[in-house]
Amino acid sequence: MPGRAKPRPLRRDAQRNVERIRAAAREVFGERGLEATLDDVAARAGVGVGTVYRRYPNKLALLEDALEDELQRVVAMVEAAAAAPEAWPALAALVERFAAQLVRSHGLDDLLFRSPVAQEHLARANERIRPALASLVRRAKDEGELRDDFAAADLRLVLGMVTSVARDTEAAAHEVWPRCLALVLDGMRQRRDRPTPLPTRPLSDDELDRLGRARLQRPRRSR
Amino acid sequence: MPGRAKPRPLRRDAQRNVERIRAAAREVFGERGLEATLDDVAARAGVGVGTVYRRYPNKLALLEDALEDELQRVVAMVEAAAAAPEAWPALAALVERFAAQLVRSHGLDDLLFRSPVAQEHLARANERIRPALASLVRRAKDEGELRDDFAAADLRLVLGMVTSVARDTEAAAHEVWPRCLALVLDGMRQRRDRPTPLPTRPLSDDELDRLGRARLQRPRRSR
DNA sequence: CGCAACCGGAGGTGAAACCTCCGGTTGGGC
DNA sequence: GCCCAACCGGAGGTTTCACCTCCGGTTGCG
Repeated sequence: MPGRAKPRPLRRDAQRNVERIRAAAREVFGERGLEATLDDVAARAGVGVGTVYRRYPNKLALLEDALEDELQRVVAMVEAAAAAPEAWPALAALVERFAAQLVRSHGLDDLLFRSPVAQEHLARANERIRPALASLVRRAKDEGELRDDFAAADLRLVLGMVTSVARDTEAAAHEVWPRCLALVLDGMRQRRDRPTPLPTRPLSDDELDRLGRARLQRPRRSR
Repeated sequence: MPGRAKPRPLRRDAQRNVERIRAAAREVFGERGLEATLDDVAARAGVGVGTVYRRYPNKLALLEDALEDELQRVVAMVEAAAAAPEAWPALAALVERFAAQLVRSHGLDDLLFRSPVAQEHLARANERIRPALASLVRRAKDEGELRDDFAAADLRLVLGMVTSVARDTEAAAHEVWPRCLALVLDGMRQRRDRPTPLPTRPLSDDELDRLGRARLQRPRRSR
């Protein structure tokens, strides 16, 4: 495509403001997630709302841009875990660190799990995350540490459970979520005494994909 | 107090409407929880909004009135479990049924866990629920089935985790929450092989009380 | 038959989020 | 140093939505 718009460099003040906005976005979205307003971001950045809207067509565009690094770090984290020699400890640590990251950054949580549209590089991140998790799960089972009936798709639900507890409790009591996570991780471990099988089937990949989207559309008035 | 307002009986049409409203409220609040509108309830009842507001000063009053039976049934359920001969199976079944009830009735979930004010009879329900759960937990540990470091307050978090999964998944995939619950219940069981202790302390009663309230007040704009 | 009690639902009120617009400011090429 | 395109700020338009009020019309019942 020859007719691409030439990316003339920004004026120095404009450049400075873009950076302030990105930094502010990281903070504000981290604290409040998608619920934060571009007005909030502008205020935090010490900049007018108009300035924000001049650079980003809407909230989601800014969210994506501001959290791209975080997203990449998460992907790297997952792939690193998949490369570990012992799968189970790596998986357990991964879930803990993943959850910690989502708790720290509500924006990332929303981007990954509640984002209304399927962004391109989000899909690409998923393409790297899914197989890594699948192999980790596979290997952890082979080690005899992870229960046989656990499915990789369940990890999404585990993260959902833990972050929900974190959100529910963060105002009243910090740091109880690791306790809940520990409970769940213990439930994930294969037990040699008195095993009880999981009921029902796990989520299909298809259902997994629809989770975020379904969550966002308004449950509007029923006749 | 002598000057009490005499409760003159309602006109027949009024009485009929009150009943329709309560029935509609049970339905609508069950489906959508506190997020439902009194306008919704009125529409479902086939009645004008004004009629609803004439009987109930606000949404919460109607919610309380409509869900009183459900609340009592839950209390009874808890007390029945506490009276069971074997504590652990009773506890596990109780958590499952409690969760199922909360999933079925989002309104009850909101009333119990997200209600902005501490209603009188809600507090009274808690007075009956807490000791029953405490004794059940105590006994399940004595049986050697429940892990020693589990706290009664953790049950609140377990329910929170499970209902959050249920809410997240209900649009895309029904009935995965029992799977998650099973995972958690398995984590709650004492293990004789390779036990791992829970990190951090459990919630204090005080923090437990503050959970619902904290959740509701708006995280309004920062500076 | 008369009137107090009741009804419906249009619309007032307020809060909030998102984004636009334009008068004023400023960086940087010449 | 001058000038103007690029940029800035932020007041306010627009929309949406929930909550609740109000009043002209209807109805049960003594």
